[in-house]
Amino acid sequence: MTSTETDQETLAPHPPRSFEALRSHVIERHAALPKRLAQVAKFALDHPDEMALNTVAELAAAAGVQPSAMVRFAQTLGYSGFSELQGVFRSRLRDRWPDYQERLTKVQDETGGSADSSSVLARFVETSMRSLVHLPETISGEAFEAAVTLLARARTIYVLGQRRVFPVAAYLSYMLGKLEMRHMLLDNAGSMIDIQAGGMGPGDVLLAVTFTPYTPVTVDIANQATARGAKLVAITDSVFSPIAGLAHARLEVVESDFGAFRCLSATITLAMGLAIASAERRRALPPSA
Amino acid sequence: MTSTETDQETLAPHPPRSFEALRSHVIERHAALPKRLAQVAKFALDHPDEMALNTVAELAAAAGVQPSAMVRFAQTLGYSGFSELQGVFRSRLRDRWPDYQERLTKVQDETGGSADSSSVLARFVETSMRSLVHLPETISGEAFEAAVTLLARARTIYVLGQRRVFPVAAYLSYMLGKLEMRHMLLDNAGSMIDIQAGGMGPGDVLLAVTFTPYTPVTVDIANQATARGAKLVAITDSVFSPIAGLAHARLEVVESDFGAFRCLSATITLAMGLAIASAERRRALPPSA
DNA sequence: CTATAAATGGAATTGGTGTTTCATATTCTG
DNA sequence: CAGAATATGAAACACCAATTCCATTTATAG
Repeated sequence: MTSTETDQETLAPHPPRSFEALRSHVIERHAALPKRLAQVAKFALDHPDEMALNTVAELAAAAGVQPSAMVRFAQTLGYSGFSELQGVFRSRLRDRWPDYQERLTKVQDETGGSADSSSVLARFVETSMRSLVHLPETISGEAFEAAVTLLARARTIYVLGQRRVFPVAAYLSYMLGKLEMRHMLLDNAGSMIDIQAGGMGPGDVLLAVTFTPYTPVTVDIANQATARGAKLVAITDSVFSPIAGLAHARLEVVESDFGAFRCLSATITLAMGLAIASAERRRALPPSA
Repeated sequence: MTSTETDQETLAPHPPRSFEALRSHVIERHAALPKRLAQVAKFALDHPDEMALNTVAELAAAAGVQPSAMVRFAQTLGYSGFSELQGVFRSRLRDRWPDYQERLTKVQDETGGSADSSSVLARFVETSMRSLVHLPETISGEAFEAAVTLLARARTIYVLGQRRVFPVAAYLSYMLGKLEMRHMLLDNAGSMIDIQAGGMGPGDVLLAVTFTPYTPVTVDIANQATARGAKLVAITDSVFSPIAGLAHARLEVVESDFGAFRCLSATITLAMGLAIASAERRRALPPSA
């Protein structure tokens, strides 16, 4: 018994002490690892911060494995146990600490000046965050509440967003599908949006997204929707938006511009919140025919 | 006896949640604190990293006090115990962009009270911001640079992202069009993605986005692209992504999850930065035939 | 100077953590 | 397809950390 243990331990005599060494070592051996251990390996490299700060139980739950699998993973790598492995992740956190400030000042310096590629990214992050910070301020609780109520009670939700905001509509469609809410994405494929929107009527809701310059087809369909007795939930950028007046619930998003381009982060986030809040609300409602 | 305890507890109903708030609160009360507690306070503010990572016993020894003094210090501040206090130091280490940590906790505070639908939104905002904060860390300057270079030199950029990340691909397509960069969106309309991707060859770049679970068709097309001599720029969520190995430039994004749903804010922001940086780079290049 | 309250040190306790074990499931191999 | 080897899940275990308790010391008020 003792001899076998000794044999096993000699398989990995040098567990990596630095995170970088650990990282490359794991990447190298990843393919040869058993399924569950590979799962742990992937999680560990994808979430190094969590690995440093959380407990085995929490990490195991997050990675979708048993606590014992975490320990086994550490031991396979040659560590005495999980704690020793975690030490590597913790020292990484200590070591990496100083360079955040460096980055921050670098960003600040280059904000005004010319565009080195990576600073472009940093400025976008900055812009996106500004939009997000202001999102809860611009969206009133009542408006959000009203929108959620309408969507939760809708028979079918028609999702509409063209050109610049089409990604938002596409994402809404994906989420509503996953949430098992009946909906239809009006993507205007084959210029058949009138056909796609043909079924709208009382009991339905049109969830329309539009920003300046307001795509005409979006405004048209919104008008048709209200004319046919469907409710309109509008995500737009101004009270003067051509569909603002028609809307039964209006959500105003102010996205910060970056040059000629407008970020979509806040809008996407709002869409996500809207979809999930509506699904939750619907679950709470009495099931209607 | 019981009454006195109750009185003491009501003294600090709101223990600070953010490190900055904690810091100023401690500085303010420092003079009024008993000797040993003041000693702990000084140590805590002087060694925030240690406070986040070490155990009570180790910290007490390092500070030259008893373990119980550490616990008392935390309780004096209004926390239930040392662990809760340590949580503040740990979150500081997690979100190591101090400026934004303030904003995050601000959102948290506003959320804390009500549990209505609008708090759902606030939680999404928080999740999105967390992703954004970490974006510049996970994207190395070299990787971004490499991706930009490839895209700037591409004859045609093929844009690919299915299902959950299709919105990202759609947005990339919109921006690349506005930036007058020749590209093709592989949206798989009519299940004709093989036809759409038929033209890929040397000189072209496939910009592929894929997250867990990796949509098979995305992996297929990525393989085809490299086989035909096109370059591959991958936006993915792990080094173990099935297309990570093939990629000539790999950008890893770690999006924070919110329940079963993954935010797209960071990915969208990265896409935006990538598109614009590439366009700028191309303008700086000598015009090739 | 005495009496009272607060603060402190050190040990006992409790809860939760990492670890180990073992039965079961799965994957190789002949 | 059978049998062996390996991998996995779930629970039991042992230990250590955080917390509490209480006796002792130190400060404060009368």
